[in-house]
Amino acid sequence: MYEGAPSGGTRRQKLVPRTRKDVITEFRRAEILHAARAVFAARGFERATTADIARAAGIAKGTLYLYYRSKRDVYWAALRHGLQELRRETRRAVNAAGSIEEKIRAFITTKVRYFEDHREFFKIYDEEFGHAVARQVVPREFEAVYLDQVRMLESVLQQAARRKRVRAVRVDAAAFAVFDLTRGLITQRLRGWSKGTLDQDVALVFDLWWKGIAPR
Amino acid sequence: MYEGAPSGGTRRQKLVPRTRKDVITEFRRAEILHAARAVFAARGFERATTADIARAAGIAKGTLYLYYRSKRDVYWAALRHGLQELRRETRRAVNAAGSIEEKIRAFITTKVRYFEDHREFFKIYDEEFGHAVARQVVPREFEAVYLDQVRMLESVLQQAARRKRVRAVRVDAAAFAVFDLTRGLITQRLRGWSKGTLDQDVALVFDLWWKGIAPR
Amino acid sequence: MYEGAPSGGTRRQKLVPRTRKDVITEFRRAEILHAARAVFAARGFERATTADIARAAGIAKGTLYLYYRSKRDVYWAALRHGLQELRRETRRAVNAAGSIEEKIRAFITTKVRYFEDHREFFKIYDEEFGHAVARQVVPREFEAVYLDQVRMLESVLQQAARRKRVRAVRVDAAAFAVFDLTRGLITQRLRGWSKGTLDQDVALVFDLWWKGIAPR
Amino acid sequence: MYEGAPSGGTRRQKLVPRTRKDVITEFRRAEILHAARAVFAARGFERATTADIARAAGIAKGTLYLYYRSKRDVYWAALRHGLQELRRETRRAVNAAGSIEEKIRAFITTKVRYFEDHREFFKIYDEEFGHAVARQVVPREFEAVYLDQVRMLESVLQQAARRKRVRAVRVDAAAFAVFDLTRGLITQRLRGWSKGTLDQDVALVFDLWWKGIAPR
DNA sequence: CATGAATGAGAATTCATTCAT
DNA sequence: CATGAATGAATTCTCATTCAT
Repeated sequence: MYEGAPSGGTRRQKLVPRTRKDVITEFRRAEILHAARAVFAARGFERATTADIARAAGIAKGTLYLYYRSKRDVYWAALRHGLQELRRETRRAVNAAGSIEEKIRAFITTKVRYFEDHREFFKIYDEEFGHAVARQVVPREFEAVYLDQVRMLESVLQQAARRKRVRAVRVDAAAFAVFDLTRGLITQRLRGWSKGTLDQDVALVFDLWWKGIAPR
Repeated sequence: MYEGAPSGGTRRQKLVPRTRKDVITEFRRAEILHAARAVFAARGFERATTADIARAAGIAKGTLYLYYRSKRDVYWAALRHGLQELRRETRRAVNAAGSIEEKIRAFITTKVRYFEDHREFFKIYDEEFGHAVARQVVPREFEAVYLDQVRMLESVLQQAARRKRVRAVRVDAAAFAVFDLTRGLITQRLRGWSKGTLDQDVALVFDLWWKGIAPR
Repeated sequence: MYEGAPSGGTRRQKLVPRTRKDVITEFRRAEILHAARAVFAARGFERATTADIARAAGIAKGTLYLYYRSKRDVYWAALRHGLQELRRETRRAVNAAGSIEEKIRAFITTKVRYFEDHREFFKIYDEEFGHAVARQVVPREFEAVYLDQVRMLESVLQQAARRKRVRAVRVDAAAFAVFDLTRGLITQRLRGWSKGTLDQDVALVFDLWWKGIAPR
Repeated sequence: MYEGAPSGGTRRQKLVPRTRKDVITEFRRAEILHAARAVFAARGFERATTADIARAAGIAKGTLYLYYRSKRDVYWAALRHGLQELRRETRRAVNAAGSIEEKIRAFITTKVRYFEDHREFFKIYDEEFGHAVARQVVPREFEAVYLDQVRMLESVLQQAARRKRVRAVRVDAAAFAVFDLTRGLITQRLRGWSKGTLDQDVALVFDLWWKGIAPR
């Protein structure tokens, strides 16, 4: 494990103050991750070479192996890093929003924006999401992260249900729906299939989810 | 072009009856495609080796190249084959259905069922769908097939809109929503995240899309 | 041995009259040889494929092996065939010529003309000649054929020397000189380095050589 | 371009002193070239494998590709290297010689000696020379090198002609004659067809040629 | 710590040869 | 006899990983 969970890291920091070495190490790791993300996104895991990553990171190939045990390891780290960042931003936005509608809109908007800002990362994220289907190699850890997003939505909907703000519908299905519609929206936008603004597109998706398409 | 369009094939059959060789050739191609689909699904394009495919097909490595020009070629053929089959089945089901609601339900049900029956193919399908994002290598042909599904939905919705059976909502957005919700449902079911029956799950998704989650 | 020496063949013919089968067999062999010569010349031994040869000969690949044991065998046969034809023509021309000068001129002219008429064969002939240097694979048989040409010249020169028509020079050296100058001339002409007519070029070469060995 | 022109190399050396890496690189390249020359000579281009060359050079297969882009590249480099060395030595010897006779003798002697010292290289040289006939793949570069030798001889003969030291004969024909007789002599000697000493053989050839072009 | 030259285990593809039809 | 589909050994080239400097 190259990157401890943030909370764990924070606690250790107090007991064992970081040496200069640690700082450099962490810096290098971040640099490599940044480079790796771009390279993996551009070429996919298999076609990306360690030489590519090293060059992009401005280090020698051998150096890579001082910070990560293998190419796969770099990949997992890059994926994990992005997922955590995405989760953090999404959580913050959802928490900051007031009403249920705003929370859902915040969820969608944040995710779409994150991936528009980190186009390359979407490739990695989505490819792995796809692989994850019935693939045993993917650590449970990642499945958890995906599901975590759904849970976040579920808890929002749970509250809404209690307050009768939504129909009596299964919250898990509704949560998955937000998740899937968001994913679809990202794909459409990144592929250039949409000409609307971010807000317009989010509004369309949210509105449909919120009201359905049946006439009143 | 290894697989002629079905209609063309049928017509040609009358003029130039298939020789025995043709039958064998077609049989071999089908065998290889079947094996390839399983191998590509299990390992992904890059990690699948021609040796794997040949072994799975019960032939020698060299034989592969009598029927397909390259590994990539086998892959495209497998992808194309599945897409065409899927499209055919979907079209038939949608056309057979009567009301708008039933057509949409038929679309969702057919797709989910197809992929439950051809689990391995979903991996290939979904992976390529993911790659397609911002990847220029993917032949326009395949993008067209994906969009074709959306168009199919759009034309159904267009009719519905004219008959005031649905709200005044952008049909393209509504069509994409069906598409994305369906994709999500397939993922959930293949991953074992759902315990409901196919009909129950489809009903949930359709219901939400149809009515939205807001209380009346 | 697929092709008996011509003389041996002739004699056997009287004792064992050719069956229809034999005729067909010989015909096929000749066809194959003709095709092989073109293919080997165009692509070289290694890059020529048995498929190429079969296609050029208008037969199936497997049929090739009914007439020749291996690709190498076809090659040797093609080489042998050409060499024998060349030798026959050269001998005839040299014998038909009267004076020593005319005999030498006939030798040069015949060879140059033969290779201009059978451009492709020169490639095979010359390549093998080159390979022969210090290569043990080449059957002695072929070395003999090359040397045979020199012997032919030597015997002409021997006569000339006895009649004092040439300087007291080593006949083997003079013979080799004719041989090498001829080879060089063929190369120049086939490469398009010469713009003269065949007779002009032969005259130039012969003249130089003749003055070189003529008595004072 | 793997080998800079010698003069350019010398000049650059003063401005940018070679690093240790450069030295090692050059050393490796030379090692590989040496090994390649032997292997290509022994087996010909097609039958020589990269594994052969690597083994002969005492390196791993992959290492080959750190120094040359492809098998073909190694081949060209080996050919170019030998050609340049040969040309250099020939030029030097011809320039150092005084009279016309001596210059021609120097040309012949140097070439024959070079190939006796680098037997393996003759195979490569001669094979390529043979291929060049009517083959378009061979870079103009190599044809130029062959013709360059003829030009060298022509300019010597041009001077001789002006001084009436030779008959009024076409200098190009005379030059080609030297070239071809030399090539033939090398072949004879490498094949073991000659028992004379180098000087005796050269004398024989030169004598014949000289009397052939000498003025009356 | 950092480097990058060296390694060698594969991977895709070709093609001479065989053999069932 | 003729065929050509099938075979699988062999070939070139790539690239993750190691390790001496």
